[in-house]
Amino acid sequence: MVRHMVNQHLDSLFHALADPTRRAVVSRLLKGAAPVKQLSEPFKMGLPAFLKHLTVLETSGLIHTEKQGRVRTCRVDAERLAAAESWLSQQRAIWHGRTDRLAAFVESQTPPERTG
Amino acid sequence: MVRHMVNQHLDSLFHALADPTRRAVVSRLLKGAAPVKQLSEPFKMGLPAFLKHLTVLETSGLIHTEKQGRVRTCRVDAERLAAAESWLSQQRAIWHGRTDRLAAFVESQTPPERTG
DNA sequence: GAATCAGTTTGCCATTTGGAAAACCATTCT
DNA sequence: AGAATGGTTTTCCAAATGGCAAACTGATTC
Repeated sequence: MVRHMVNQHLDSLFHALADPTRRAVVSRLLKGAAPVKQLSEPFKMGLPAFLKHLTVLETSGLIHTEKQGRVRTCRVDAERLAAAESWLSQQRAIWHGRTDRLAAFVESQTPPERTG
Repeated sequence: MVRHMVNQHLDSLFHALADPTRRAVVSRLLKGAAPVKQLSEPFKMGLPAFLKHLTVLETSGLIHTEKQGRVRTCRVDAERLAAAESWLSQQRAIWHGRTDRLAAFVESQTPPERTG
């Protein structure tokens, strides 16, 4: 199973990753949650522009944020990362001509996915 | 090795994958080379529009094409796919807090391929 | 050599993106 | 209260995307 279910998410997922700023943010968040301002510091763009990137990331589900007081904390959702990785793995498995071994690995890694 | 070298390619790579039409083309090409017209048939858009997608794919390095006579044959370059997968694996490895196990897997899966 | 076929080029258009600038809101500090 | 801080919204803009239609090139086929 899992074959090609939620291909729709992949659109926004890959789109979100198709930008150096956004990849950097993901990469950084993987090492721990952080507030918006702090995240934006490495980049020379303004907050508004940076916020757009965060919005794209959040829309894709790659990150989710939570605001308390005036600080919004961002954290990554590694399952989404795994979803993208999963698609790639499956594709490459096709190329390798053996869906068995790799697919087995992929599915073992595939998150239970709320679905039910 | 392979750590985080060509992050630049990742831009066009992920961008190319951020479109259902283009992912479908990649997926199809993984099962074998095909000419442009044939590739375009499953989609309801015109050739010109489809050509743009192919251009994006080719620019990203995900596919390369060759024309003989009036037919242009397209084939996928699975190494680029592996490059994207590699980045994701590395990132997820960071998240997992253990670069050892996953990295080992990734590298074991990296095709020896033409290389030398 | 005329018709056909595969692909290409050239406008054209609506929408989306990525960014700047400035004004604004809400919280926290003094 | 007033100032500073962190984030948000709004407006504006240039450039890129994704698609159409139509005209065009080059290779085959009749």
